[in-house]
Amino acid sequence: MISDVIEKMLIQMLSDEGGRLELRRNELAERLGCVPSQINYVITSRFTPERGYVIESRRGGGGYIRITKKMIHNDEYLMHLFCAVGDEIDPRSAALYTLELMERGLISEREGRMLGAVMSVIPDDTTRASALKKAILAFAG
Amino acid sequence: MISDVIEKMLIQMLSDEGGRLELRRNELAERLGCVPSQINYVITSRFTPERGYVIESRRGGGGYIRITKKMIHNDEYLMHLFCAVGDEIDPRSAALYTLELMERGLISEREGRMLGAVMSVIPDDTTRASALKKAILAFAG
DNA sequence: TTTGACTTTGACTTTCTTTGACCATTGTGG
DNA sequence: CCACAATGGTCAAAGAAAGTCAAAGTCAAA
Repeated sequence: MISDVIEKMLIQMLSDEGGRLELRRNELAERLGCVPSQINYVITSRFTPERGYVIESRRGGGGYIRITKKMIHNDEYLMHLFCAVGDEIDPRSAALYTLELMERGLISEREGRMLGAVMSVIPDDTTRASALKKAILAFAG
Repeated sequence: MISDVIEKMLIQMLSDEGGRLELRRNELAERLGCVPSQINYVITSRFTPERGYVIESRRGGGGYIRITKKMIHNDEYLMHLFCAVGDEIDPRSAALYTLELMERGLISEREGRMLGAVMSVIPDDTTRASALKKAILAFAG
């Protein structure tokens, strides 16, 4: 799947550049052999604010797309996460948050698996939100 | 019976791959000469959490079904506990089980706190039972 | 023979990806 | 200031999987 290739490439470039990357959409698309809008698709579906990415761009001559991996501190992230969960959360977002917690090293892989597994079983968004927030409190507090 | 054939084939593939298998539903169905949903039937009826299997999947282009066999049998007590949970469990018993897991050193205190917190939020005994069993599987991995 | 558990099938749904036509913004040369 | 070229953005349609569900089939036990 071309989207995965693009994602991996961007992540690689991003780490090479130390967390901030500027690219030309058309040129990259050309190089990868895909339509330019595919780049947008990858960015909107994978380099989301939820995962800590900030996207800026400019059109016209000398245009660019800039991807920045935001490095906010863990306790700050927890605060942010807690608010972001809110009163309801769908399974997909819950899974993404769990992944993010793992990637930040705030929970272990085991804990992530456990949390993810439990979330996936809870049938409604409200209970899932409560559960996730309780879990956050349990390891943060 | 085609379902048995599929089951045996999946088990074989799984052991070949060392406990983790990724497959394309449509391709496999084609190869076996059955409708794709038959694969789902086999998976839901035989590769259940009760038997230590975890199923993940993804739709769309590049989609897959992943089957992972958890080696819960390595641990006598986990196995016992897993069976003891059954289809329903009340909050009190769930808490006791969690405590027991901690005391036996099978999960950390943090993990115990998280699990306990999540359990306490789940409102019905059936969901709680699924959640606890899924969690145990996650720990067994 | 009826019943009920287990299987088989296929129509319909949901999710994720790819593509392309058309739109919006910016810089530049007249 | 204006026209135009060079970018990037949007959106909807088509494509590619997998999921769901209910109807129909099978078969053994009561």
